[in-house]
Amino acid sequence: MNSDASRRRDVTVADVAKAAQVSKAQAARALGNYGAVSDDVRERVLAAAEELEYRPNELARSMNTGKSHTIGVVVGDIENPHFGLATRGITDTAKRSGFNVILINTDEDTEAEIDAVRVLLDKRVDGLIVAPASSVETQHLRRVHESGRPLVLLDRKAQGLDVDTVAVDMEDISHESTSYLLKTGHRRIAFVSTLKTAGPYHDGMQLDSSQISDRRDGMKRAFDEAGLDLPVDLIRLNAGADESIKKITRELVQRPDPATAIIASDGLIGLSVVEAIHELGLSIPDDVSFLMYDDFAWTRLTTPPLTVIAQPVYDMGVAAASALIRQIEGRKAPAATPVFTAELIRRGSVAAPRAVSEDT
Amino acid sequence: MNSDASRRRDVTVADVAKAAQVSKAQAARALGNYGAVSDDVRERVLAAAEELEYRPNELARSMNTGKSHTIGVVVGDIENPHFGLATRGITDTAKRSGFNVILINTDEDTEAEIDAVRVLLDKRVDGLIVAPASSVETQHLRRVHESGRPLVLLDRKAQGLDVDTVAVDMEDISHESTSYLLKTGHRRIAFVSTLKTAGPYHDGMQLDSSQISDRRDGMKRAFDEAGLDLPVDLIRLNAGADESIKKITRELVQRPDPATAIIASDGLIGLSVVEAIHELGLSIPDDVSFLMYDDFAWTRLTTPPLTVIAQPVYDMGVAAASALIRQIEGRKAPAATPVFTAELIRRGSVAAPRAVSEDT
DNA sequence: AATCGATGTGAGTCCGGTCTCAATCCTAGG
DNA sequence: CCTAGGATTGAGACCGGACTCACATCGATT
Repeated sequence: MNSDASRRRDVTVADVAKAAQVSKAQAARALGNYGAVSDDVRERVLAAAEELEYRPNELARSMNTGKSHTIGVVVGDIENPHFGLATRGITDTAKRSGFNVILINTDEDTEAEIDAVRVLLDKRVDGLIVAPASSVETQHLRRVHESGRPLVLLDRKAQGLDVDTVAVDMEDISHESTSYLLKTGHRRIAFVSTLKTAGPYHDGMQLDSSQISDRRDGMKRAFDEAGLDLPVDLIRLNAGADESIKKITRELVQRPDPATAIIASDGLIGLSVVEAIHELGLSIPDDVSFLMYDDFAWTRLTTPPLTVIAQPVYDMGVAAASALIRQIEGRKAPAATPVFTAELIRRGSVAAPRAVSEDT
Repeated sequence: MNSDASRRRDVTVADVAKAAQVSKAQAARALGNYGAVSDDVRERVLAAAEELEYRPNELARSMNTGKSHTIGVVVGDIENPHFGLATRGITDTAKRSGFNVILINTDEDTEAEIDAVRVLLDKRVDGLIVAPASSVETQHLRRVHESGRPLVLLDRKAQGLDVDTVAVDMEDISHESTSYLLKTGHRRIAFVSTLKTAGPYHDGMQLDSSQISDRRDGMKRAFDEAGLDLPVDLIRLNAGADESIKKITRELVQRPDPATAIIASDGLIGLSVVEAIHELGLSIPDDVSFLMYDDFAWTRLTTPPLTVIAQPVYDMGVAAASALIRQIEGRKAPAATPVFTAELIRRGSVAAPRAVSEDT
């Protein structure tokens, strides 16, 4: 049985050294490929190692090199393909440079994030990539940065934290998209996000997520330029999950002064919004126009195909990992993290509102 | 600047001990919450630790406890929502038991998988969850098992490896689905998979993936029961990625004796197949019926909604993690990993073929 | 007052590597 | 034949905790 095997201690350099009849130091040198070792010794050691199936204990190695060749990645939800793809970009890049990835999910909860960061630090990861749940509560991230541990932010900025941040300019694309909707004739434009806030949205409200905040600003600028007021009553935060989002959607399109266009803050939300609209027997874009962030492949398959805001998610993951590894390896050249821009892809889910609403 | 801070050595028990004016051993006991420590000492140590912002080095801790509280997860592709969701189930469960997850992607490549397993073992993870790329090349997994490291397989079985395996009975659901298509009138049923093989499919071919192999067997059984031959020429492996899948799809529906129904082996493949059909101007299910594995949310939004085979992916992730942790914690009770079953969800993408094909 | 078991406590070892340092070998130059 | 300088080599320290062991301390027993 393997009960013996399972009990068997791991083979160590000392074991190899003994088998090869050399000192532990020599064996370590031959194995670690450093220092001076005669051909004779090297051969004997390598042969012994092979024979004993020696495998170095990376933990021990990390302990005195101080490098774990591991990076920590903290995201809100890997289940969301947005993060799935970004994570893919990160792991691919990490692997290429010999790094591994410890992944932690926070469910977009700051407490969980603080915990995640602590755990990762305790495990002595070489660096961290974090998609911060909040752009305001960032003391834990600041602490990481101040302790000198390499840190890169993904997707969202953190207030007053000057670290490499890989994100697209949301204000800009939001402005562009909103302008597009306005030009198409929409005035009652809704925005649905799962961002958790203390209460319902009100004018000029401070939003904890830079991403959402920037999108709001972009919308507002577009409305301002058109000489119109941003319809505050159609900005819906705290959207929650599936059923909750559907409820909000129904309310938005069935209220007295209904939304004629809905912007979903991400692909998961978009899914529920579209489904709710279908369930009401309404048609996109005849009854309601729809636009969402994240260009998932399936958005091309719906009827009509959805107009979306595409972000180079995979590339952003790659960039985040590259920037982090650059920091870890101490190459000073900041190599300016590339600027990423989102793109409005007009497919079929936006059209002029049924009857151009007369001014209120 | 923080160049000072970054250079600063981490605070260790020794530092705390000195600050608290006690021996290192006492400090360690107070901090680690073990052994006997007087209230007085405990207080001083804890205060000093707080003051110095002491954080235990988990690496060092792991070194002599032998436990890293980390499990390794090896999947084919996290970008695939199937694995994304399973991973979510794993990480959620792991976190609940105090374990972290190191994630490695293999791109369904056995070489990469072997490497991944080795790396994880070197890092001394407490256990492994692997979705094996091949059910045949499994020496590396066998080695893991024989070395006594806890191991759980996900999604696919491994030939001759008797370890906990969390998977659904593919033969059965494949049989059910195929029977359904046959009953609906289809005879020319195609199956598209990305499984890599040496050459094109031929009768009785040995397939490296238990998952695909079982599906083939289920199809075959359904055909057998109907007294028909499995249309070997419509079994397409090595489907590759997007464009390649589309090409195969076009060939399948445009060939002289075309497929009247297509089964996609997973959601990613399904996406490309459906898009290719759309691009040809053909309609589902009027021109071609379609059925796919994986019940992604978006399948409800297409026109028509897609008929799919739903697998309890999240729960399977949870079960895999639970089983692994059970092994790690040495609780002997095998607690029989629950049996998972897939479910055929009939939506709108399957209908009778346009003209029931006369027997050949 | 002498004894005993239950804490408290500090010195030191160990985990499995890396790395410093002094000692030993060798070989070419003088 | 002798010696300087580089190549080898082994002993042992060290990384940062966990844990063993021997040595106090102290109130409770008798």
